[in-house]
Amino acid sequence: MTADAHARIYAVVRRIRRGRVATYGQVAALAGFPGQARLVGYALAALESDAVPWHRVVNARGEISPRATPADEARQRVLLEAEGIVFADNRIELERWRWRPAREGRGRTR
DNA sequence: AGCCTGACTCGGA
DNA sequence: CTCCGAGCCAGGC
Repeated sequence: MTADAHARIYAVVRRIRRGRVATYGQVAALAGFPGQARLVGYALAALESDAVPWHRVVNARGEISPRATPADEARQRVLLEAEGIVFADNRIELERWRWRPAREGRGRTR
């Protein structure tokens, strides 16, 4: 069940600095699963507590990925704005808010 | 095993 | 810049 994969993903998400965001693909790559952005979505969907800053993960377009329950989307946005992140027309400027890990500098420069 | 679905992404139109 | 289709993975039927 790839519980190990989930653990590695959470470890990466926990490293995202406050007031910054990362994309699913970025997290996947840093966790050691390049190209498996979907796996990250799965891992976060399985979360039940806020021990992991899941709200700092957005899709490659800088938007909050649509979820089954819109209420959660709103909650994520509120949490991000509370950290100072600014939304422009329902999306974030990734070039400006993307988290760049200092350690493994392999931040995708897309 | 086959088929469908989902907090994704990329390349081409 | 937006839309689509295809590729990808784990789970539930």
